[in-house]
Amino acid sequence: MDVKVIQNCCEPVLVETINASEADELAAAFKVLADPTRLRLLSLIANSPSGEACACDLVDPVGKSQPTVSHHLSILADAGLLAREQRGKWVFFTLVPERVAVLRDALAMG
Amino acid sequence: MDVKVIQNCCEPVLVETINASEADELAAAFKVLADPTRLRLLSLIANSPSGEACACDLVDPVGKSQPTVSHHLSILADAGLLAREQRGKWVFFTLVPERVAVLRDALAMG
DNA sequence: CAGTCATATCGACGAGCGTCAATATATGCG
DNA sequence: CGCATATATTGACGCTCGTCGATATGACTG
Repeated sequence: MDVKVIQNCCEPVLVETINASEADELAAAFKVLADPTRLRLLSLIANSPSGEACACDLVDPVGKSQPTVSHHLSILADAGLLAREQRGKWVFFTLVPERVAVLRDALAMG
Repeated sequence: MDVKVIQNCCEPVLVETINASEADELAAAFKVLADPTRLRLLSLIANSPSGEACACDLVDPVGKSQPTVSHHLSILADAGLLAREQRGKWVFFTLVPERVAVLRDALAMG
């Protein structure tokens, strides 16, 4: 919570809540959400009645090539937002709500 | 809320919650948060005791050049996350909590 | 084992973005 | 007016990223 006193144009104020490395981490997390294709993938999976979705079912709705969808799913899984489970020939993805909650809580400044 | 039926490898599922344009909008909003410098600026302003901060006081803590800070503040203001108010020679920025809440609510999938 | 289907990886291209130095604009002061 | 200060704009550079086609890996089937 390191807090510093800095001289400004009017009067000294207390500042600094998140440091540089915390900001880097958070920014990287939000960067994962900063792509429409990834948001649609998250939405598709989150709203699937079974709570999971196979990668093969996500290519068409998203309207991107299979390699692109695979790429985005990897990014989402690496970020911890999706859990990956291989079942035979198929790969199923599930939302990780706790991880989503971390980002939601980071926006608790208002 | 347009819902479509799509044939998958196992059985038909109901999918599609956010459409392409909604995803574009949301992604653009998250893209604004996907930068460490902008996050630190938001944090500095949000945690300022007066609730506002003058641009001149944000350059040093952030450790970037004045044009860079000005650039990021413009992006945050254009995104509606910051309110801009000119007072004499200085420009003061305030957090717009309602706008932050919009993004927080978008993460209500968990 | 050969073939098929699902997924992942590779390589390349183009667009977008963060950053800075230099400069412009604008506001206040003497 | 002329100078100092605060902020915005411009132009350029380098890097990252989303996308695709081609191809590789891997898993089941007959």
